[in-house]
Amino acid sequence: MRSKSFEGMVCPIAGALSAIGDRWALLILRDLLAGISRYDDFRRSSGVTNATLSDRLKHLEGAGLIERRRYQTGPDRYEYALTSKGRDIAALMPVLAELGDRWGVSGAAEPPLRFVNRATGAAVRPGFIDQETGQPVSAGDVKVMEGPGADDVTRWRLSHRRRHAPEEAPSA
Amino acid sequence: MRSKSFEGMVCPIAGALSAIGDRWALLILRDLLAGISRYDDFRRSSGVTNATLSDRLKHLEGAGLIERRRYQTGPDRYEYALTSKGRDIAALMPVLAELGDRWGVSGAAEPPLRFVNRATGAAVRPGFIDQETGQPVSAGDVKVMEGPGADDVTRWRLSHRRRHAPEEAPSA
DNA sequence: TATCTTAACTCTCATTATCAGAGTCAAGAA
DNA sequence: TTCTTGACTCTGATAATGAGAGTTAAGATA
Repeated sequence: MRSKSFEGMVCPIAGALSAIGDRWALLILRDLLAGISRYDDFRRSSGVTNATLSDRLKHLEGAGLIERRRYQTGPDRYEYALTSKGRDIAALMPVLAELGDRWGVSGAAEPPLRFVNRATGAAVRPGFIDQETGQPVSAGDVKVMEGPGADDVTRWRLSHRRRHAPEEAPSA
Repeated sequence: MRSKSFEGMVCPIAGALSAIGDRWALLILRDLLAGISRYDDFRRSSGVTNATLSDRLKHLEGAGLIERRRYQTGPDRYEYALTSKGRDIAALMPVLAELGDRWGVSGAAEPPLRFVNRATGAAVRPGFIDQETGQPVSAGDVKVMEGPGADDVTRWRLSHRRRHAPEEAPSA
């Protein structure tokens, strides 16, 4: 419905993007993680328009990432909360934030956000963890491969690795 | 230009989303990371339409995430490659992929993609690393706080923490 | 009693973006 | 001479977006 298919694609990345919706939805999720829960506060926070906000909230609810609940009757008033499924996107925010800071597009000279260890207050950064050693792995040492659920398109996509790139270092 | 402002927001997340563009752009970046570099291959990979693909490639080039280069003259033919800046989004893919798998929206019963340690072949997962201890931190122990570059809106946003949520466990 | 405010929306209308598909262009192959 | 490849641009119909006005119900204010 919203823009083109994305339906029928065998790809967890496309699937996740589809469930999320679009950039406005991501800002709404950011706001929810920051503690915002009410319609007008979402508006104030991001400047999203009524039509878009209303639509995205419904989409996120339909995707099971948020739920709408009444917090007052007569005038009924509703607020929104992340479901446990929705809380999963917390993993995405530090990564996006780090990209924004690195690329110098955060709108400020220094990082507007800090992610810390709740227990110690130490800075925390997104990274990768080796599931066998439990130790961090540097980003450069992470490789994508087809998984058990890969289909032909996925395999075709991944088969482009060194095909048209004789100038790339042919390591590993 | 594309949709509304996002300009002037002090938020690294909004900034990163703005630089990336939209979901189609993310699929293009995914494809580039998979090794795809040519126009028609992007089309085949995601089914994106000409107008959209053409526009997104220009946007990504304008954002400095990819570069267009001629690989043949007379008929001039071009291909696209990630810049070093563009390669940063590699950090995002495993996170999105994990969300897609977890949410059951990958389009397959099992994960279509696997991220592994290039050296050992061991599975690798996105996570968080404590910058003081160098050790992994569980997602639940990560907290967002305002950083040195926070503005009033950012502080206001983060101030909603426990305001309208007496039912949430008031821990930490 | 009459207005005002809050909160969560819906409606309208003008502007943009997107989809699907056809067309372009140059060179080498059939 | 026609066909194919590859990287696009153009077109016309449909859908999404942005800006802003309107709605609704209750309690506060005057």
